[in-house]
Amino acid sequence: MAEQDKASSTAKRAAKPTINDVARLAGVSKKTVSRVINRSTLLNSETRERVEQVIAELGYVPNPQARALALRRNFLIGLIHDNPNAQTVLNVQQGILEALQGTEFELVVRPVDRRSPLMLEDVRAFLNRQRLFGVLLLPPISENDVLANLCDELGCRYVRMGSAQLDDPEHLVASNDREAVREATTYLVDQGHRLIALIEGPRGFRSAAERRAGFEQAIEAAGIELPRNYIAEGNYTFESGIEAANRLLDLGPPPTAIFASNDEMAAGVVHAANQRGLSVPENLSVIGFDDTAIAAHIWPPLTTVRWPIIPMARSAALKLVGSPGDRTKAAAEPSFFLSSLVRRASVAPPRQ
Amino acid sequence: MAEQDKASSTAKRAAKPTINDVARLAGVSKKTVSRVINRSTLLNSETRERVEQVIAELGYVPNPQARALALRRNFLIGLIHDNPNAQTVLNVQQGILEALQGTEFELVVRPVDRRSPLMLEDVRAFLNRQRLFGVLLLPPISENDVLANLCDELGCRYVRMGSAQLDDPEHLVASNDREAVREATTYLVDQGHRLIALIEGPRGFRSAAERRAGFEQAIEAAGIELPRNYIAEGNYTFESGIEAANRLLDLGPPPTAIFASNDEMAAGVVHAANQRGLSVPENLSVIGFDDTAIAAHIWPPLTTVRWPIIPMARSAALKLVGSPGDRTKAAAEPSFFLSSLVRRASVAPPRQ
DNA sequence: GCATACACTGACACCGGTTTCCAAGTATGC
DNA sequence: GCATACTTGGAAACCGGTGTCAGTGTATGC
Repeated sequence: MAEQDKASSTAKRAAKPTINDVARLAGVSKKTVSRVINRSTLLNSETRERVEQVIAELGYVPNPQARALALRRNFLIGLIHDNPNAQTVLNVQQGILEALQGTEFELVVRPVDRRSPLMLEDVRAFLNRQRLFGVLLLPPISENDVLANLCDELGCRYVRMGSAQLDDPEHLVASNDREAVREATTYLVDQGHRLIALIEGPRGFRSAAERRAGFEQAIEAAGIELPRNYIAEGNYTFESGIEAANRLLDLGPPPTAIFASNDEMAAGVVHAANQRGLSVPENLSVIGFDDTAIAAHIWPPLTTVRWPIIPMARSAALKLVGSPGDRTKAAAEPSFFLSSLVRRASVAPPRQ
Repeated sequence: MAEQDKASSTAKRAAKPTINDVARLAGVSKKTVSRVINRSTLLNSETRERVEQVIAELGYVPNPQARALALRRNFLIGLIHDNPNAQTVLNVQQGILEALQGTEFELVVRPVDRRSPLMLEDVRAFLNRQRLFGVLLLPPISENDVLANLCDELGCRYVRMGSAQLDDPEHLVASNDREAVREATTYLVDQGHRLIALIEGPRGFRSAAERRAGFEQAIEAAGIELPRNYIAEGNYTFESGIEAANRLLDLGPPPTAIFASNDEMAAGVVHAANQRGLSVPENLSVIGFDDTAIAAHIWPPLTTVRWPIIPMARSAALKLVGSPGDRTKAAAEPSFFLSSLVRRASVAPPRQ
């Protein structure tokens, strides 16, 4: 790094060495340099060393745009999501970036609006414009089969994250939501609760259905009769958690425990309870799902199901780009993750 | 290079029309098509119409990789950040994407670790590899002058978001943190508080210094003597808010109101108060800063300073890429935003 | 009527890589 | 010793756009 003065920035850019510079200084052809970069085996080790030395001296970095053009694919991974939870999205981004660390891939984010009629056209334009290497689909939009088919149709690799048998293993990273919710609900039963309500996610989503199924299995296994109106619907937002909780707590008899299908809604339940002068967990036990930051940050700290979203995202990204140096290893990436109960302070035996 | 992709997907990609196809069908040269795409004025309107029609028929979309190569710059905006707050980061992403809507630009995210000694080298490698159109720097890392200089040195445009006179207007989008904090603190004084403590951000950050200055100005203006130990340091995380609150509440006399320099820490204060059996706002008033989702979602809802981060991010992105069609308008983008107090339920007059 | 200016268009080189194809050099088989 | 196979390296085409510059056709000036 020689002195870098305030020369015009164009000059600095122009000074960037290209493959031609490397070839000239090493006394070989472009193609030979290209072989070195791409680790071709058809190369004399002596030649390789010489080229590598020149590359190091010049600080040469291949131009990704040129490679992208020649290879007919770029090195961008898209993250398409409509998840309302900021912490979840950021965790996913973190997991993906961990997997992409040290590779030439970059992460491009693309939030979408599930309810917009233009959503599919937006994504189509996006995929058509940028010829992404591949995309990652985050729940809940990952459950949209039309979207997945669109990716396929446009020749774009994809991996979906989800909670059920959404797709082939090649295209899916999943977790055992049903079992985890069953475990959490059973925990409430074991604490002595009989009046247990559920706030589920929006109808029509498999993740919501999976969690509901786990809940119902646990209730049934305990021999408890579940009133129809003990199942309320939310949309994974804090506000919907408040509303659902108010509906449930207005019932007679009101539940002594509520399982909410994510932490945001669980936080809403705690909020609604506080507003009514009910204390958690003395008057009402609450369990959430996800174990995002909010779970530990509200009072009382929330008992919740830890959804291993970061490892899942990492795995999904690896599935997309393959392990460095070995494309085939990608398929061997684990695609099933276990969620587990985290016991904090929002559950207690019911008052009697 | 084992087996090739499925023929189908290759065929689909290959079927994509190029500028040559358009030129041939329209009976003009590549260059003319290029002129149509780039809205050159030196064009017969008849020719333009014919070309546009062919483009529409073919569904032609220019290949960004090829353009990036020819123009020597790509259409990627980088977001470099180390902000610990997920909601803030996501809001920023949203604001940027709003500004990029309808353009050919995409957003690439790049979280960094401020404390890592490799941080600067990481960023250098990132900028050298991808030749980004420009980058956006989010606080607190946006206050790092070395980083900004690095961007400049590598010929990469940048805009910093921050709270003070960090840089030239061309490179800065700022907010009036000092005045907003003064207003919030004055509100506490007006409620009758005299024992008011501050939890500030990490020393060495201008944003932290600005907020502290606003706090001290208000205290002084009220003629209150501020004990040295009424200023505690946090690092913007929830946990540091708990710790700082505990230190403050152990003092004699303990404060009756605490201003925390962000919502996360304010939530930590509420958390710590609850743990001690203190009720907010009856026993302790709390004000936060940012107005992220957590502020409305904890109990009681937090009185806080709304930091207009989404418009700020939008403005920063526009400053970087320029308004569509008019590059000069970019400089005219407002670069100063007003924060304002949002009154919720975490403040009450002190008990006496 | 002719020179000049101007508007529009196309041929061609170029961005920085990869790929194809071929030639030269070397090792091996008979 | 010669034919053949295998290694290694280079020339040129190509990916899909943009910049330069020259050429054509029309309007204007005198």
